[in-house]
Amino acid sequence: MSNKFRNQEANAHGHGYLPGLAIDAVIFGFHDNQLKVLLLTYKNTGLFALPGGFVHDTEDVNEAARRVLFDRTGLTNIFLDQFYVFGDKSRHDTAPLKAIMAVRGVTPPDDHWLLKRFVSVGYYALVDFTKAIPTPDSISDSCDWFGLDNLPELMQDHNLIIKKALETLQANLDQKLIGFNLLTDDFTMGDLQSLYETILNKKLIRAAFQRKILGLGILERTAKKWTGGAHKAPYLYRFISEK
Amino acid sequence: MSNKFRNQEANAHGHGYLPGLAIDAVIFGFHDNQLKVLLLTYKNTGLFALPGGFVHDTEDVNEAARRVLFDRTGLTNIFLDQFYVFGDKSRHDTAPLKAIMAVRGVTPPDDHWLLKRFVSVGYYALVDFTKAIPTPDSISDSCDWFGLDNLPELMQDHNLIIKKALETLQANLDQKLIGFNLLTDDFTMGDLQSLYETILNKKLIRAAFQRKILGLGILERTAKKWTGGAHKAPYLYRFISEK
DNA sequence: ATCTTATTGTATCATTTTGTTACAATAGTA
DNA sequence: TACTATTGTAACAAAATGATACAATAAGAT
Repeated sequence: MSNKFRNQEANAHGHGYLPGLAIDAVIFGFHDNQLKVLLLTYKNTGLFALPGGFVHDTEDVNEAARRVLFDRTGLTNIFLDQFYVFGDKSRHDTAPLKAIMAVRGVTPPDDHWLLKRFVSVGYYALVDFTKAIPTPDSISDSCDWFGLDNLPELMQDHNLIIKKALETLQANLDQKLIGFNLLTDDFTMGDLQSLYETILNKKLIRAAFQRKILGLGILERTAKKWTGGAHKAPYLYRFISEK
Repeated sequence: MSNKFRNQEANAHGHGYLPGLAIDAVIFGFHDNQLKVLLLTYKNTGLFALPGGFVHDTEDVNEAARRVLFDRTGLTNIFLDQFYVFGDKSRHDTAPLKAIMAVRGVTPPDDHWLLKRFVSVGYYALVDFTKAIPTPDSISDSCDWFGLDNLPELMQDHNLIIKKALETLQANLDQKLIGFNLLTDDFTMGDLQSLYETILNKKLIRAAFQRKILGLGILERTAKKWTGGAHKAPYLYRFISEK
């Protein structure tokens, strides 16, 4: 849990939500040749957390994840996938939540539903950095992008969740051809290669990379991009989903 | 939910369990050149279900899955992994559970905890068919192996769960080198190839398969196996986990 | 205009991996 | 002792990947 108690006034006892179940979303973006994730910050507590939420008893768990993603970015039709369930009992840590509530002048009873043990379903999303509009929820002060190698200490096991999300992304990058979701609609081959190199954290061979990607037959060439650089202008490519 | 209400007398209201959360385990075995899964059967109802259970509030979710696996097979130290969370609200179907209870002379109230909506964490396990001892739980009549292409209609979405588990197994087979877990300690190259062919559902080229597997350097040759066949005796191999 | 420079797109060849065929070794049976 | 089916592996072909090279070209410098 973290920012997930929107409507807590309307659900003082957690009614209307599936009990003990939370969603945590690792929302990846790519900017300045860096992978970034969306984090919420809580004023006066120095706490940072992943966007998350609870599951209404009228919605699917996957729907709840899409709702969280939409609420924090304004985006729909985004690549979003489960990657792990975090269910260790050692996750149960009421301190950060109490701190957040204390700053807001609330002292919850020890049996408050938000202080119970939660199992969290981890999701990761790949969004176009330029299209997302980071939006804090009702109890956080801001929602911002943080570089992956520049992360603050996060509450609970959220650093671990991000680590596992990244590992999943790395493992799935070639298999599922999902990288494009992190770029704008049109991109150069150089953009794509930088993205892959950043995610996989290793250099790729330019000629081989280009040959491989084009050989997949999933890109169409749209135009040339004049970068202003003193060199040949690269082509722009676009992902074509179906044939 | 399905067979997961052991100790229901001791937990008439589901106390001691994480609410609304279940485990479903797809336990794979390999025998007679066929992939098999363990299923529970419920007498006089014609119902079949995956082994499953609930999570004690004193244990990790992964621990609960290991416990389920141990209770149904007697095995520990088994390959076991999460693969998906089944959390659609459409899963909520009280009919089969009521039928099972009815046969046992119980008519639960509509607000019985077992009749509430459950979110289920899907696990898949790979076990040595010869070592597992299928064991029914307290409310099922038997626990048996069923061939994957010979499955009965299962309760709720359990057929879907198996389908998804198989897809995960197929996708991970080469990546994680987990196939050996389905064989006995010593096996021939032919055994291993049959296993791969069965899981992937396609023919593999014998010479290339053998070269590839041996090239991984993860097998040691132990002895020869006299099969009684009128031909050269194959070697036995064994998986070596660490170097 | 022409020269210079950096980057792109692609061709070419080398290397590695995988697909295919072939064949010697051999444990039974006839 | 010959025959047969299967195993282990070599040998070669084809495909994929790694590495290098080079023509094309957009802009700034001359």
